[in-house]
Amino acid sequence: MAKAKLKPEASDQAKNMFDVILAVVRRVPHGKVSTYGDIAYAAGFPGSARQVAWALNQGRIGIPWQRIVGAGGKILLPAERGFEQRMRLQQEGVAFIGLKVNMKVHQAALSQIKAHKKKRAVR
DNA sequence: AGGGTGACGATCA
DNA sequence: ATGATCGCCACCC
Repeated sequence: MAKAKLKPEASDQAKNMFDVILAVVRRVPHGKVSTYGDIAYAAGFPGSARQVAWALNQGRIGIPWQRIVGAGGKILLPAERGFEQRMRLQQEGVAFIGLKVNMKVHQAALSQIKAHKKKRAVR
């Protein structure tokens, strides 16, 4: 499939979604992972897990796409890509249990990836 | 305008 | 645990 290149003419709505999603993905720390559903939720689009996958496909350059796995910690990328994802994660120190990531230890907390909530100034 | 697709996810048999 | 179904939503033809 190799297709799709987000056209710049995309609707503002979608453009914003794409942008916010990638911003959240970027917040997932090294050695941690998150799920499509959690990213969607944290980005403000609960239920739109598919759009997260879509966004990752468009912008996988520059973002830690490998840190996003399916619910339960299962890698959903097909064949080779899935293999690469697993390899990259293990390289970051992420442990697997069978075919899934050990979410107990590596799942990033929602509060950590959610957009900044201006919690009182750091001061 | 209509229908199919997809790196999803929850539910049910 | 495995497989089918449905809901979700942006994209593409």
